[in-house]
Amino acid sequence: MPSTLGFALLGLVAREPATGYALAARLRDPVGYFWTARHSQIYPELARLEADGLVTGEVIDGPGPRPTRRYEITADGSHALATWLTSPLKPTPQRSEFLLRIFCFAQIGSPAARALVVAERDQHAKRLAQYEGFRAEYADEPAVTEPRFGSFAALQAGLSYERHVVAYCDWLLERLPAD
Amino acid sequence: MPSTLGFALLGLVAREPATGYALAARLRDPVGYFWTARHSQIYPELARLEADGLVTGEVIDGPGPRPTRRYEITADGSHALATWLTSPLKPTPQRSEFLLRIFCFAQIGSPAARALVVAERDQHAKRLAQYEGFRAEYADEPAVTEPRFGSFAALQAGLSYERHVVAYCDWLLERLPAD
DNA sequence: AGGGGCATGTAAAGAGTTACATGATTCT
DNA sequence: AGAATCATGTAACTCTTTACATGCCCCT
Repeated sequence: MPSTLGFALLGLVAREPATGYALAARLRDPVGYFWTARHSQIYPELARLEADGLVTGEVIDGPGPRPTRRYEITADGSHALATWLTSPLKPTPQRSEFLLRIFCFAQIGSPAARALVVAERDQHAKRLAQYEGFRAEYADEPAVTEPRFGSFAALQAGLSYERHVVAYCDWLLERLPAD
Repeated sequence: MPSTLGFALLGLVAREPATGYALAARLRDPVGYFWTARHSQIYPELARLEADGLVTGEVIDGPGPRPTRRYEITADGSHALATWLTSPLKPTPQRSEFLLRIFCFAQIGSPAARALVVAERDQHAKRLAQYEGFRAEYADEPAVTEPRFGSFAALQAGLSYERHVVAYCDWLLERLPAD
């Protein structure tokens, strides 16, 4: 059985055929999506998926200097994806180095803590603005029946998450004495 | 330099000396805290911290059947922790298998998707209730100057996060047709 | 008598990051 | 001329999970 990354790739390839490079670009940072991976992890995983018959690779000419491989999902791949999607889900462990540091607040000292929180807030505010830009591209909310609904729902999760982080940073900043 | 887990342990031991077992219990699930690890990762890491002179271990009698080691932070450890706390923070990659599945919504089918979302909501509602219980233990909000502020602030993050997830699941459920 | 908590470790496998390696095309 | 993008791979290392291993004490 493929790893979670394998299913992430399968899910992307199920929407439309893609090259390893395109998938790597998609998973480079978590923009509008909730899994990240580097190309060094992706290429071997695609090879494994192909060896398992879940995708087929076909060499095509690309815009780049060398031929590239476009992967398509197979019937077996669709089936494996569907099975995984309805299998029991165990919670993904949530780790946050930021909150680890907040937890150690007593050891930091207020000015440094403020800097930490401001930096975190900036980063998430930037991400939020980016998501809001994506949201603006939807003229109206896609219905559940449309294929775009999945992307839209994931985007909504991103918006909600970033808003929560920014609001939490503001909550902290209200309590931290200004310099 | 210790790993992030090393600093997490250092941060806990800085508050009060603890045994490996107690630290493992604390990091077993992310309740009120934002890093998890198993005992198989913790014991070797504690040994490394001791070898680096960041903690000292002392054999004591415990409630258990065999003697246990209580670790205390050293001056070097405090210094290493303080340095880490103010070092530049890079974003922890956020991964969520749940959102990965939501993203693949078109491949699931509504009844299965509903089940998935309901299960996720239940889990997070349960966690939220637990956090609200912890929150109720604080008679009033600790001031920034109090040592408890770090724990309280981390708990606040947990409350905010779980509320966001539950609200997001409700947002989804409003859109998913009932069976 | 059996199950759960106390208590600490090692081993092996899997997942993820960083670095090494190559080289053409396109834009500024 | 130099930088960015296209394009794919391997190698080494670190981090995390799962499984193996042991054994006493307390509660029901």
